[in-house]
Amino acid sequence: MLNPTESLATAPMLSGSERLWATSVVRDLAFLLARANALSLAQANAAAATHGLKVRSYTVLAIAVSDTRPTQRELAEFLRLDPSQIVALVDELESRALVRREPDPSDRRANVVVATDEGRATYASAHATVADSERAIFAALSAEERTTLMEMLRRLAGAPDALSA
Amino acid sequence: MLNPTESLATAPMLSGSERLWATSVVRDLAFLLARANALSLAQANAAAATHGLKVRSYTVLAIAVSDTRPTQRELAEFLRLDPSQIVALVDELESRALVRREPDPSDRRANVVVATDEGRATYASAHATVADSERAIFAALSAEERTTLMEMLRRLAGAPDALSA
DNA sequence: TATTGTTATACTCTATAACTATA
DNA sequence: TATAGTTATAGAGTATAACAATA
Repeated sequence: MLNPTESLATAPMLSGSERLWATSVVRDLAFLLARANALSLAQANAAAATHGLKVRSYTVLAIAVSDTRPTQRELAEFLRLDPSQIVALVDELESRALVRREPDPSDRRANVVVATDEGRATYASAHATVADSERAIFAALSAEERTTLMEMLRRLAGAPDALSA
Repeated sequence: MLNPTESLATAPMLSGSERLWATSVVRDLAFLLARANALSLAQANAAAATHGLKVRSYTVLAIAVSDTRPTQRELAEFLRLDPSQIVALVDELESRALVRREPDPSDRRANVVVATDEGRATYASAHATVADSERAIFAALSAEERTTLMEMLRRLAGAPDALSA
């Protein structure tokens, strides 16, 4: 009845379960990563929902807006989703006229996903909302710490070596 | 057909999707957090599966082993799961005689979850496997960086202030 | 009247296989 | 023969509501 998506900031300082922080799991990086991610994800989903999006569709839209003209296969590989899930995501965005499928000139089997003008507009406002809501969560860290965290996560996430600011 | 759980280390340096790292999403802390977590989770699940566990059940078992004698309600609160999900997790662990439900003396409505001897043994070997597999993932960071990361994640995960080593 | 554990149910997400059209 | 996109389906995970026993 109170689930991950709900009442995060509103929680009144969780009663008796707080003592479980004395447990060994909380010294486990994977556990903390999962927990931090759950909080961040819930926040991001709530923010994206304001614009009729979920993090998944928001992310696909963000990539479409970037003008990298990814094929669905590339999206699947990059987001580590099955190609069939990309179909559903692109279907949904396309039905709302936020993206278009264009035939890849160099391979007639492949579709390239591009944002429409409306998609760009939606992304712009969604991005503002999402970024804003994340600031609230990552405010637990200083600007310098956030930079350090990003650099570490990039390595854990398997990003290629170039740093990018 | 290639999904998160599969072929992580085995992946042959992902072909054309690598260029999508030039996209703006990869400068998004939440995105990187989600991606790092997906990798870590897949690894941990694979390791736990060796002992017939998933991260969820492994975590519950870890807490049971800690002798903090949590009620199911406390587990639900701490793990941010619905109480009904805890029922299923404890049912499964109890059917395998890894944990026991004991009546809480101070509240006859509540059950307290405790590990059996077999549960302790299973946890010990599962913990070794899981910790080992995680070392592989977090090897991308130095020991010092791992400490820094843990401290940051603890704050993001909403841990109480005391540091704990 | 509120809370703990439980059951039931609907819904979303994830995983897998098979088909088509191109290469 | 292999690959891109698609469809279908089954299973796991998540969300919600209601009930019995106890507070």
